[in-house]
Amino acid sequence: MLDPKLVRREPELVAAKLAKRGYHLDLDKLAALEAKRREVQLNTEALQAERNSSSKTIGKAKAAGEDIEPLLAAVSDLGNKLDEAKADLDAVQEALDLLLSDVPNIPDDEVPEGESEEDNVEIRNWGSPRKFDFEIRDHVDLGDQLDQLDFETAAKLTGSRFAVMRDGIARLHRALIQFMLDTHIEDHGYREIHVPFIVNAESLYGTGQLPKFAEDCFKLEHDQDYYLIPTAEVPVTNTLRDSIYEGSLPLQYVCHTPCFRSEAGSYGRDVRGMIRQHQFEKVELVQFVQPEQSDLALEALVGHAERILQLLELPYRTVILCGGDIGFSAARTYDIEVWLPSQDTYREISSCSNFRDFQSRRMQARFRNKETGKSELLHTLNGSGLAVGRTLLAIMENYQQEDGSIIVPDILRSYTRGLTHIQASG
RNA sequence: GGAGAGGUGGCUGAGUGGCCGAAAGCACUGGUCUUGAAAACCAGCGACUCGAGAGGGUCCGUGGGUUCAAAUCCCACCCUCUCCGCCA
Repeated sequence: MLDPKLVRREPELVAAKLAKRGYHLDLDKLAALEAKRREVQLNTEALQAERNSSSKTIGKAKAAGEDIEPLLAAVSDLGNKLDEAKADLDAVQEALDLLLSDVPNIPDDEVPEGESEEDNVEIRNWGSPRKFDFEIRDHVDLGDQLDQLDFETAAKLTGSRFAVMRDGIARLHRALIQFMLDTHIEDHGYREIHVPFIVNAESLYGTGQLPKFAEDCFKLEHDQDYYLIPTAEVPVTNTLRDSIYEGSLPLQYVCHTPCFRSEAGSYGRDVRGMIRQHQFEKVELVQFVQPEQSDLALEALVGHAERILQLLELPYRTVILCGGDIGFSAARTYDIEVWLPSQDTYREISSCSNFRDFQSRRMQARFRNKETGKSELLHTLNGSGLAVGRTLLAIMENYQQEDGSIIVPDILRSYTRGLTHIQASG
């Protein structure tokens, strides 16, 4: 959520900045609601002040043994007036909240103009795509030939967009998770955290998935509003919801979880293979930092994610998302895209964002400023470090051999206990 | 699942209708003292919000209700702890 004070004081400026992401802020509606809110709120609070003071008077009179009947008569209709005023205020407040909770974050000035992912700007690339002297297979064919990646069985068990893995591929998948966690913990200073894979509606509101993007999440049938997490970002970021954090900053967490996404609205996109699944695993990086630190923190975080690809020797490029492609809660996002030989292009494998105080304000996540002694909103950041399923298929495709086997990247061999070569199941 | 106890400020914890936004302690901040620190003593110190300010309002797990007035009484729900049962 944006700072309501900022929206109130500089609506034109806010609207202009939001226009970069193609969002139209309805200034007339906002101004009308704001004027109404002010009027109704002043009225309500005046009535409340009146009630408070007359109640106090009655209390004193009663204590002094005086007759309070005339006093009671004088306030007889105050209650009704107050109820009406409160109802008005609630209605205006609700409309205002609804409008405001629908407004996305303000993009940084450095975010490039643009409407779609085509307008994202490459800021660096690393490694060069391997030259193949045989016909390249994609991970689906490779997995099929190895008999270790099985979409048909998954479709029987559940439906489309699920996968079953066996033997070497399953092991490689598991090795990747351990490798990523260890690297971020030992080399990059993150704390490991393990969290529930089911969250409530408040948590989804805090990170910005609700109320606007409910259809992207799997909702459980349960007496409470429970959802499967679409990313570890939700539970991990919400660990500081409704609190004033008194520890030292930055606070950096690395978390491995499965992620569940309904992928509503992406019918027909990436239907082949495990690029876009309803369930996938991810190692997520989450940081809580002081406001003035968040720019540097994002650069560092992207570097942590990139380092995984460097250690795996997978070519990638990093792009900054343009205004039209940036997510709802983010002020700035870098995507890391890994080279996929079968598609002859780079595909997203990580998305790293600075949310500034947008999520913190929704969550009321604060820290104590040691200099002023006051509580202030934190800045939150997160990024994939990395999406495990996509990393797995990138390895399969980039490390494939002419006979269809897969070489295990050096760095993973301690995690596969020396397994160097994934070959067809016997 | 059964039976009890409880949810109050950053933390511990008192408060069972009005003088309570809330005692006390810890923590924190400033001061005195000290070469410096500690200790001791003195003072300050909840969050959010409206307002240029004076000042106003809201908040004692959540949501309803009773009342002129609710942390306090009533109802529902959520959560935590203890004991019993069951269970990976």
